[in-house]
This record gives sequence, C-alpha cells and structure tokens, in this order.
Amino acid sequence: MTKKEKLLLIYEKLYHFYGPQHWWPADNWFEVTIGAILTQNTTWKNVEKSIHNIKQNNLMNPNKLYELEKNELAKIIKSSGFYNLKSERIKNFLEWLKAYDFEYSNIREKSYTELRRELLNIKGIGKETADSILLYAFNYPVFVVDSYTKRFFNRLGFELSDNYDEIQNFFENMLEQDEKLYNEFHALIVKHSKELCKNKPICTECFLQKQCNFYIKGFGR
DNA sequence: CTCCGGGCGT
DNA sequence: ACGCCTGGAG
Repeated sequence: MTKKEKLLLIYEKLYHFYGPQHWWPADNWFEVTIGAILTQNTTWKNVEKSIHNIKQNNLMNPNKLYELEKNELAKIIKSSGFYNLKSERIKNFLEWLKAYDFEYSNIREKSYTELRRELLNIKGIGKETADSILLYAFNYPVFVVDSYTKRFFNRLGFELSDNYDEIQNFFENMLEQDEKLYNEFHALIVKHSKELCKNKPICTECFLQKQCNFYIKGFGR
C-alpha cells in the first residue's frame, strides 16, 4: 500500500468511526476567526464560555469588538486563558479587518497567497491560526497542521518532519485540493486525538491498530 | 526555552 | 494537587 492509499484509508476509517464533525462550530465567518485566536493552546470548552460571553454582551460583531476597550475584552474572554495576550491579538486582528471595512466579501477577493501573508503579518497569528482562518472562515483548501497531526501520523508511521510547511506540503501533495476534505480531515484528527490517540493513547480501543506502528511495535500494550 | 492562564479531568 | 489544552512571540 502506498502512503497515499494509507492516508485515504485512515481518513475513511476515521470518518466511518466518528462521522462528520460539522466544523467549524460557529454561526458565521467572524465567529470562526475569534474562536481560532481564542483556542490557541486552549481547550475548546473554555473558548465556548468566552464566545457565549461575547454573544451575551451582544458584542459578536467586528465593529463592536473594535470599539471595545482592550481591558474590557480581556475580562470577557478570561475563561480562554492568556486573556491579556489574546485580547491584544484580537485587537491586532480587528485593526487589520478594519482596512477591509470588516466585510467578508472584501477579504475574499484576495488570493489565498496574499491573504495568508497578510494574516501571518498580524502579531499573534501564526501558521496554524492563519490556516484555520483560511480554511474554516474563508473556505480556502488549505491543510491545517497542528501538534495532534504530528503526533497522530508519527504514531501511525508516517515519520513527518517537524517543519510546519513540509508537513503541510506532504498532505496537500498526497490529497486532492478539496476544501471539504481538508475541513473534515483536520476535524477528525482533532477528534481522534482527544478521544483515543491522546498523550497517553488508548490503543486497546483503537480501530486503527492494523495501520499503526505505535501499536504494532507494542508500545500501545 | 520561557512566558502567557483559567478551567477541567484525573 | 497536578497535567494538559485545536500556539505564538521574544
């Protein structure tokens, strides 16, 4: 079996086992971007509280968040942790958004390459956050790489490098440039990494034993 | 490598 | 009590 075939098999099995993940869980593109920043190194449950809080105050809106004091925003997103930092980062992002009059259509006119470069120029937005925004808010076909991706596929036996771009290129070369596929695949990787392929993996319950080096070599027992 | 951090599962 | 969470910057 080629790596490409194995990759597709993994995807099919994940999808069969967990089903569609319906990502990103948000009402609109703007909420996706805020969630993407808030969830940096943070559990989604804590982010949900913050998002609920923002909505509760009727502030889930680029104009209103832009007007809000940084310290006030920090209080509202406290549950997400790193709240001073993230408040600053959201402010930086909003400052960038303002140049587009906070309009989705204005931003979507940009090419993928230009948009990615601009996002990466915002202080507080790195590659993973930028790609999450590009994929889940603006629906560009880009494969999001995170620590789960590395851990999961390295256990499977793919021997990924530790370089973000190289890993991303690997997946994008192996797979079709399909936004729906990238959307679902990343979501399933996160799901599986939280359910079974955790820091301390639960290999005994895993449906990927036959495909997994970590299990085959006996580490999972 | 260290800081940033509340919240939750164990 | 402790460990970890859909990272990024200095």
